[in-house]
Amino acid sequence: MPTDTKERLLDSAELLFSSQGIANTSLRSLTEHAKVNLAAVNYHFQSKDALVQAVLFRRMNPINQRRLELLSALQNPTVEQILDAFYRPAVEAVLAGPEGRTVARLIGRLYSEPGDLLAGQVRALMAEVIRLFVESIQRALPGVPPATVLWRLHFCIGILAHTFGAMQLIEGMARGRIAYDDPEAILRQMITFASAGLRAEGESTCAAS
Amino acid sequence: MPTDTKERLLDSAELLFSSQGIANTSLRSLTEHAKVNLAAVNYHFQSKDALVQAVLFRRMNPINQRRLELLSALQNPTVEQILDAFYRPAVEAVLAGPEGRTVARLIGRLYSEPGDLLAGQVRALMAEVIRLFVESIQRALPGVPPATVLWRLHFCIGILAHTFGAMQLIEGMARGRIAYDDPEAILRQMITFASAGLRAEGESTCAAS
DNA sequence: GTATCGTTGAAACGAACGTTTTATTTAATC
DNA sequence: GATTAAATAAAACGTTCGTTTCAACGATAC
Repeated sequence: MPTDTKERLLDSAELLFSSQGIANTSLRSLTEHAKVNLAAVNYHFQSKDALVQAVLFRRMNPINQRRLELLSALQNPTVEQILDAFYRPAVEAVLAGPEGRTVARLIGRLYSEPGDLLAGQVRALMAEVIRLFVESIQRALPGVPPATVLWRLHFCIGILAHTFGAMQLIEGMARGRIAYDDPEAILRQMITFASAGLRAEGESTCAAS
Repeated sequence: MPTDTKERLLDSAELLFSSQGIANTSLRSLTEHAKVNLAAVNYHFQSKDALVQAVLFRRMNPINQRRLELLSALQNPTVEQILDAFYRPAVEAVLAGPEGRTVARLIGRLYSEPGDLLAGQVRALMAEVIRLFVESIQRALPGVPPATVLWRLHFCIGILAHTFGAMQLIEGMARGRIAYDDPEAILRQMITFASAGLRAEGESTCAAS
């Protein structure tokens, strides 16, 4: 239970944005949920948009920083190791606390949010990370054409985003047959699938224009 | 150029919803774009929510119907054939016309939309399709545990959703190195990657609770 | 020609939105 | 204890939203 207003706003915003969407969450319901005065949003942050940005950056920045740390610690890594460096910070951050699932949908939806002012900054925040991971994968798989590497990292990101964004979908399919609270099991499933996809043969012809 | 009001509304709604998001698109800007009176939305459809549902179903129903057709036409199919039956209707519908890319983001975001009234119906619409494809994949890969099959179909859906939802992301990465207007090339990339992931070994232990 | 039904046009409704303003409270400094 | 600055509270701002109302229009059937 956070004690100060700013944190309470961030926590409530995270919860409500991810469960109802950003545009569907009013500052009135948000401040009511946070037990905070309505004007607090525009006092501590300048606007609702700035609050949205703060909510996202609070979670994404540590994840991306950790990704780069893990990646740079590897020497001649396998694709499994590269994927672990990419997936693990997100999976662990999301499933760490009880609020994790809340963060998950938020992150998962980041990649496909409409062309808001927000999207631009999120993409800029991801661009550097993606660039470095593309290079690393290309080095690990010199036989795969560059364009195909791009496609396949794109797919890897989709796996992560969809795993976070549509948890309830797979849970509905599984009906208890899947353990969603074990980060290692989820990581193993994702890395096993994605590494096999990255290594796949048969698309050696570059589909460049 | 559609001539009647109802179609003009559906087309404009499809365009604006996918580019700006549903909540961020007002009926005023929508009817202005469609060159239609404001009251037309509540006359032809009952509400904005019903319009949203109509927009989605107009695209999703033919795709899902075609998926089931293609799947049922296969006998003892390979995973490549199953994935083709799942991916092809969506890819071809999305890239068919000039408005295809517009539809893409809309479909891509369906899977991770917040818990609206909309999401429930979309999920119900997808549930039957998913169930049949799970069965088919399980039959093609008897060695893979059922829980793992669920995870991996989940990943396959994520690949599709993210390919549609975040096209501009990969295009920004690729800078012209990728041909996004060739359905067959996209299908090949997706199927090559996903089929290798589906067949992957190493996750034989079921992560059931 | 007149009545009828489906459709469109223009205006208005009440509600909810993000934001701003003005007071009041709280806490630290001298 | 008075002074100052930061934080909270309460109220109002103007705007925009989805929806409704009611009048006008156009075609078809009598």
